[in-house]
Amino acid sequence: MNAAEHDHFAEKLLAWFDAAGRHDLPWLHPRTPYRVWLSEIMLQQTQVKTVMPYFARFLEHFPTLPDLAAASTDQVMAQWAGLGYYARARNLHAAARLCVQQHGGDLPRDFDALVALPGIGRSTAGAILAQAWGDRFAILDGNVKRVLARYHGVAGWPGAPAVEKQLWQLAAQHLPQARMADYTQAQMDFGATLCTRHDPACMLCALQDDCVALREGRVDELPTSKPGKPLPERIALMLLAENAHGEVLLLRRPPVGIWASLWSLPQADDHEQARQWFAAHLQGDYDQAEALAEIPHVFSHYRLRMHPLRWRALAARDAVRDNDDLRWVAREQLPSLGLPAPIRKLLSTVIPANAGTP
DNA sequence: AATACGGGGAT
DNA sequence: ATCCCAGTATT
Repeated sequence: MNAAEHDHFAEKLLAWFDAAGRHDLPWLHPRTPYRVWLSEIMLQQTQVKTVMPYFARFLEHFPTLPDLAAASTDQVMAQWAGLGYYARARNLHAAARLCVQQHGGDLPRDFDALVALPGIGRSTAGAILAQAWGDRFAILDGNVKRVLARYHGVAGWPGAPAVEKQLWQLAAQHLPQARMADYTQAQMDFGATLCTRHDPACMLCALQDDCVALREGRVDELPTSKPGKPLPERIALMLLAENAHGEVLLLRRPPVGIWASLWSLPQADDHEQARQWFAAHLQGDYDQAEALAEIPHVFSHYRLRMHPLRWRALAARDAVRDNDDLRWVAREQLPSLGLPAPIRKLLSTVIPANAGTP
């Protein structure tokens, strides 16, 4: 494809969008840089339906970029809790503060300056510039990868660098001269609602005449799926200590690794490690622990088998007081903390809503 | 180039 | 049970 005037990809896609696209998505009204940015971050590896309530709630708490910058980490994490990929929230918060320090409280209208902000890569930077300002930048998210792999008949897993490079090139080649904001939204909407992974609506497709995969009967095998591998398994002992008031001892996880900086239960790899932690922080008999039923949880990269150990009416050692990283928390306070979903599940299983208080 | 990072939905 | 999703950062 060397002559832009013979490439009807963008114009057909825009025509489809005008007629059948979703025009009621919340980040479209109004389509401001801050709202576009927030939506793009929340939508990374996360479906529209999941994002919707978080997007609305987040904006109620932090209506503007400077509001977000001024908030505390705990306030931000509380609004993100449950969405997953928590580095996104920490990066979003850090980036907001950088924007206040370096860009007058606004997102910069500059590709390199955007990519320099934490949490914004090539695709998100392009998405922000195109949707907020109409600037001419390509995006390459999962939807665009799928659409282009089919349209051009590109084989190979799109996560492979060579394939991804080719897809970026194709994405750049289709860029229209106008309506970049709508075009960018249209590509993602098209992939999410029509050119779906399973059962795409090829009969209704605006691009069916030029789609290589459809012509060659390869729609169901493109894009090539990721080579699979068995999930490794890990076991964790979850220490559930309750004091005489029925409060639960929570600790703040380290700033790096899984569930970084979120509140969770003390955790150990084995009983020796658990006993050691218990002795250092609590008074009582470790062996009085009640072993509760295993709670399995599957992450994208490993399977976690949580084994809760419960003690009641415990006291902390005198040297251990409430501090920034270790707290007794009443059950009513749990929802306001940024607890990871599996921990919430564990707690709700172990501590029914009607137990503990008269 | 490979891995870490969550949670929810679809098949 | 397995795969996938409006990706980015780290190693």
